[in-house]
Amino acid sequence: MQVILPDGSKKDVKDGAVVADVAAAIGTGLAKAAIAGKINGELADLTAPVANGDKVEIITDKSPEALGILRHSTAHVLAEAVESLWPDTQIAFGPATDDGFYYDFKLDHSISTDDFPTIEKKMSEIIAEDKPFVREEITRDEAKKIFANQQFKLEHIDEIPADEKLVIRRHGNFVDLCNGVHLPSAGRIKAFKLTKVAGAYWKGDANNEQLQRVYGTAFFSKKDLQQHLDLIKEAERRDHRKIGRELGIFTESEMAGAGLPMYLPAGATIIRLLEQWLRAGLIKRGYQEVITPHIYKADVWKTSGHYGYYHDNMYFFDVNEGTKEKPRMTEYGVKPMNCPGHVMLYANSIHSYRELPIRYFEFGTVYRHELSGAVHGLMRARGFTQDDAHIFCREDQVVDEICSILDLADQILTTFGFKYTAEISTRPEKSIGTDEMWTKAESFLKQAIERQGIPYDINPGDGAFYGPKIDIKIQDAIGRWWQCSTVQVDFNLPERFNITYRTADNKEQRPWMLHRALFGSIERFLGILIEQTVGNMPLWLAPTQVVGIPSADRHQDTCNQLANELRELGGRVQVYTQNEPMRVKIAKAQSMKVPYMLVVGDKEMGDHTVSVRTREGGNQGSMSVDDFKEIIKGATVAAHAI
RNA sequence: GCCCGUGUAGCUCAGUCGGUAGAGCACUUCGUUGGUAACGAAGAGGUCACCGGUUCAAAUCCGGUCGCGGGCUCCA
Repeated sequence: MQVILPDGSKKDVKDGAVVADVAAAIGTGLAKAAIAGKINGELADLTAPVANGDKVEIITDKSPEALGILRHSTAHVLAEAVESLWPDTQIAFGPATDDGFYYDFKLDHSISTDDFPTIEKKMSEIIAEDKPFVREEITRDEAKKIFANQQFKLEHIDEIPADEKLVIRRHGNFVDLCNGVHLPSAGRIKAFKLTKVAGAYWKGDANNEQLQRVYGTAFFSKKDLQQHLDLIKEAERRDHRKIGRELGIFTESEMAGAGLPMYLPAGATIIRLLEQWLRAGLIKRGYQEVITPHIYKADVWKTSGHYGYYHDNMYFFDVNEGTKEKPRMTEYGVKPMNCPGHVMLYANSIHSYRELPIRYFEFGTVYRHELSGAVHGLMRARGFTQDDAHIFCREDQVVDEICSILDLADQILTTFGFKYTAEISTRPEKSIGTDEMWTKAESFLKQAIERQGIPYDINPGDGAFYGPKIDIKIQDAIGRWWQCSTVQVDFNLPERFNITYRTADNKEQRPWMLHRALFGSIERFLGILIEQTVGNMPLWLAPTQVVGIPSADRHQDTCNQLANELRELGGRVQVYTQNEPMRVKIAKAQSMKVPYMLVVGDKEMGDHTVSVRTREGGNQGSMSVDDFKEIIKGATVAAHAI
């Protein structure tokens, strides 16, 4: 019989051949390198049979799918080791992840990193035996016998549809219910390492029991593993919490409370610059700035629905509005979002269809009582500022509005060099509104994102309870994705606050309400920006743009005067007057990631020049003061250019 | 909130078998007046997160609380 290779050519193989035979027929080198295959596009073991006319591709350790197969196989070895060390172990699931694998267990012994050497040793022994991973199809009854002591596997068996085959995977004495593709044998695992242990809920549901999850990673060579470990080290160097401390951007105080970062001058400067930059761009695009209170009476939150739905995530407090003798307590809540305020502003007057769209924006600081385990530096804080906007418009305007939001988001993210992913989140189970509204809104989001040519995924059931949304995510230094820009349709608040506009035939009509943020949270955006730039802010955003370095004390006056002239042009300048050698001052300015260092000495005083040193390029030689002023003027212009 | 880890000077970290606290950077003072990435000397700085227990004796061992880190869940 014949199979078809990826290049379209045909290859003769004997009847009853398996994937490994196809590899051997192509060449002995490939037969050795092969770890799995693809039959008609589906991943398959080397032992999987092929049929006449099948398209067959051979997977080697260079193939993009290879690491996943390796890591999933290593997860099996991990489970085998844990089960042999602690025989009471109940095994759950053990998939490959983006950069490794994990396996979830339930056992009496509490696994800690101290156990890793023991487990790793056992795994090495198993790998050294180089036993094959054997695939078997079995019946339901057989499966229930084999996994009689494995509660999670039994539960899983009952969830597999009756018409689906049950597949087990044997490796020595270890057996797992698993239909994945594996290495031919464990000896192919050349480098692995257990990395961390964590708690994880069975099936990802916090109501279920918590299992012990062991994470690890694996590679085809020790060199690749080392490279991976070096990358993690590099990422730690970029951690925004570390750089934030070193550059005086923000600090956190145990006394103040978790998740409440405080901004030092450098951080406040960057945040205000980002706001000012975006504000200019929004006004240019027809947005109007508004300001709403940080706290409201609880009635607002009862009307909006937050009082019922999100009570535990909000900060509420009582105030005595009577006297000591005759107290009259009123409950207030700190805003976790700006929407109700903007809706109330809209409701302040009667609107005509001619006015729409109305675009209100606010740099609104909100407070959310996030779970203690969720807070993370600037990325997930309990107090943060959204670059929030709400757009009230007619149905025929919705798609255009979403398009211009996506366009602006793209401009912002590419200005800073971020790569992003987009996803549309659709109707969740617990939600309000009619099917018709949801279908229409979801289709508007799709039309807009497709018109903008932005690739996207669908995230089914992950929308907000009040409407579908587009989320745009960017990555931090260690590869975690964070939501930044978002466009959401809101069916809830227009109803609850009963807002309307007057149509051409003078009827009351409910406007569409879009909620949108571009940075998302300014602080989170700053955090990711720090990790991406390693603290080297572009000139227009650098908290200190220029450090003046008097060569000796007698040059201080000239240096201060120069600094003042640059400040007149909007420059942010410091003069280092401390009693230290010049090279020390340069080292300090350099470590503070200041873009320009200007040395002023006898020569410069004489001919009205500065000796310029850049953060990236070192000593640039001398430049006239007027020429340098142009650089600062340029940065001041850039700070408004979006 | 849950699981594992962790907490020593402002920062980065030593501290052995339980024997009474250390370094570098930063800070202060004095000296030095410099030419492109780290001067010299002196000084100051700690309730070893907090509370309790074991012990003649606790930074060290045990229990609890809080904070922090990484996951999980959550992220309107």
